[in-house]
Amino acid sequence: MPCNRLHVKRSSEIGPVAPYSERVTQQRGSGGRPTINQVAEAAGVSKSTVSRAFSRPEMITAETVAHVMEVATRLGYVPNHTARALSTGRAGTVAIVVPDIANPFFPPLIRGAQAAADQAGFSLLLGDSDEDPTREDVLVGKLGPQTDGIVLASSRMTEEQILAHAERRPLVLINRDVPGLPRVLIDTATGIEAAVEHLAGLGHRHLVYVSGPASSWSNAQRRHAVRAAGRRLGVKVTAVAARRSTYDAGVQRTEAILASGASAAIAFDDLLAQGVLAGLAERGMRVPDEFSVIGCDDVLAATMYPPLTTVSAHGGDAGRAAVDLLLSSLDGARADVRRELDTSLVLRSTTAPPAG
Amino acid sequence: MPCNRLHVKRSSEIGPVAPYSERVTQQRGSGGRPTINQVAEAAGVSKSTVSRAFSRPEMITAETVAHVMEVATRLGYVPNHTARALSTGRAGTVAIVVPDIANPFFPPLIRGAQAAADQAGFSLLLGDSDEDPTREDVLVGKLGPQTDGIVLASSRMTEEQILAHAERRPLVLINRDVPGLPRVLIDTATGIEAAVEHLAGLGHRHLVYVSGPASSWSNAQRRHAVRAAGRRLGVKVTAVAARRSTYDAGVQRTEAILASGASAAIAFDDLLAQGVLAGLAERGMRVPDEFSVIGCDDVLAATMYPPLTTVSAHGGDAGRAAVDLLLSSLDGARADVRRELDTSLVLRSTTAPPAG
DNA sequence: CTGTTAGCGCTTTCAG
DNA sequence: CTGAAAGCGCTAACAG
Repeated sequence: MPCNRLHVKRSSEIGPVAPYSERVTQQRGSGGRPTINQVAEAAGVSKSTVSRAFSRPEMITAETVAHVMEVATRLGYVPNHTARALSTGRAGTVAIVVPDIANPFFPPLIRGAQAAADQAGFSLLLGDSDEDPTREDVLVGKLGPQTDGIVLASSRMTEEQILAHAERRPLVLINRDVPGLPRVLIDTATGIEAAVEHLAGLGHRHLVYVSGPASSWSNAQRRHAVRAAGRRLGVKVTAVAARRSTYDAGVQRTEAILASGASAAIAFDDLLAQGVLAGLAERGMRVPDEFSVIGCDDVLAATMYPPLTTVSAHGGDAGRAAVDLLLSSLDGARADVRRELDTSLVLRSTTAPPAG
Repeated sequence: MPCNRLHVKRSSEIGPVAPYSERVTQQRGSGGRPTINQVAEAAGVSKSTVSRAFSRPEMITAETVAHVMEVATRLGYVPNHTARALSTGRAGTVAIVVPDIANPFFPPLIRGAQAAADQAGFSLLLGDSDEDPTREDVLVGKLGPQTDGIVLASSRMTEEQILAHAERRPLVLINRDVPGLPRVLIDTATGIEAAVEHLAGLGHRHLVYVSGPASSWSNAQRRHAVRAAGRRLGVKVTAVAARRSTYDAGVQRTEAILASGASAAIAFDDLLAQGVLAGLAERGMRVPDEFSVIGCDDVLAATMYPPLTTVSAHGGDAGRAAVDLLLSSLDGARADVRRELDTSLVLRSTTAPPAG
């Protein structure tokens, strides 16, 4: 049934073209792409109908939708994101800002965030604060207004600064525990406990925790977890401080680690663990036969030799969870959600029973 | 001289407020932020003046600018990015899409791109194609319309697909050599040559090139460079193919590498090199005393033990260069720029004269 | 130098 | 179910 119930306007079919082409409507920034108006005219319907065909097809006849779509694709029409954003007040983007993209902890996280955003039809803006609280503040201030929400991963800002931004935009934190704000925390405690238990089970009675940046929330959490588990299992734990989380810092602290008399070490993160491994090797200590090492985050672990036993953080899950949380709270009020993600110990080749 | 030459409108100062507050203009999506109108009214100037104070201050009196700014900050006004974008036709963002953020080659590159964009007042949209040409195509199609331009890093799309997108938006390629399109190529050839020279200088007469993905442009370039340099320097080169660029692939191909009889290896990239190192260690071969290994890209190198001698790609520079190129070509025509970035050999600890 | 007046392209009441 | 009209917040001629 060839039912063409669409009334077609033929107004511009005959008249002279010259007079109109004279004032070739400036075309300011339209990028040459066809607009909703052109589709409407070509399809013989109104703007509204075309708009609805794209945004709420259920509101109009299936036939109409089909026809509009047909014309639209023929013309190569694609809804203008910006115009839609201005009209609806929704940017269709979320931003994620991290202290340092090059830090291997973040890429998987960003990847998860991007996947979650993409899946929900959102785009992902990326910001790198370069570990600088001030830059981060500025960056968030700049990104905020052009997004529907922001996720701050391992923010270096003060709680005040964070709260100020949360006032303006939906905001979710990753690895930063600010009460009142939605946050996803990677609970390394569970994995750390498993690590200590693993070591204790192997027979170790004394281990050292190689701590990371003093100002790091994660570091505090991990140190505490090691201590608690050690106490519970009757394993002595000594702390050796490595200010920065770098390979070199790990190498340098090896001396102190060995001096403690412990037979195993749990490092703040994989980078540090790798440094410790190198430091140990330099001194001719064989791992894991003479000394055991466990890392944290599982970012380097799989590509090292020997493969590092470590606590896996599932960064991708965190990124995904954060974006999902953000998206779900877009129209709702600021929820005080505190989502903890478990971690697990991944056994590889750097642990064994203590020597002797 | 207290010259207040600003004529202030006092119209709304006395009249009753109730009747107006009744129709609290829907506020659709304004996010509650003050608009240019409110600033204009509060400052006793017109919209245009406020607009100019922000976009082209040089067009108006310094005094006026100061006054507008004062009022604006007092009201907490921030120009609406979206509205500006719609009006000017410039999104103020550029996108970068990579095959896999988690691949350590890309983070530095993204970092450079983000820095360059940020510096120019642009924001960076990030896309991850997950190594899938189809996803990449869709992603670019989605990101394109909401950006002023796109940089495609190590694109997996066909030349046709790339060209199609380049038709719609300014586009610059990284590590993909499509004539007619602006592109920045990391010329690993220079670094590779230096590597072969280094090895030859050390006394090696036979080396193997551990090749990466067959479809990779970079792989072809590197293999060719090794061959050419070898020929020039009288060094025999054997190729051993590792299909994928992974640690495991490197481990697995060690057998073949050793079987070739060579005394050194240059791997397609660091990941592969690391695998080779591990494979060598498994077989009790000491590096660099018994066998030399050189990687490529310098992404893992600094955090490995032993520290890997490698060809540094300067990914950050590439990202930055690509964005700069993109930004500079925003209003100009599509330029056929082909920018090659040199690489250099970074000497660390995995090379030495051949044994015996 | 500043104000007026039109839009940018789309969504959304409000009528029919 | 569809159309007409009124904006979203800002910029850009065009006058003054």
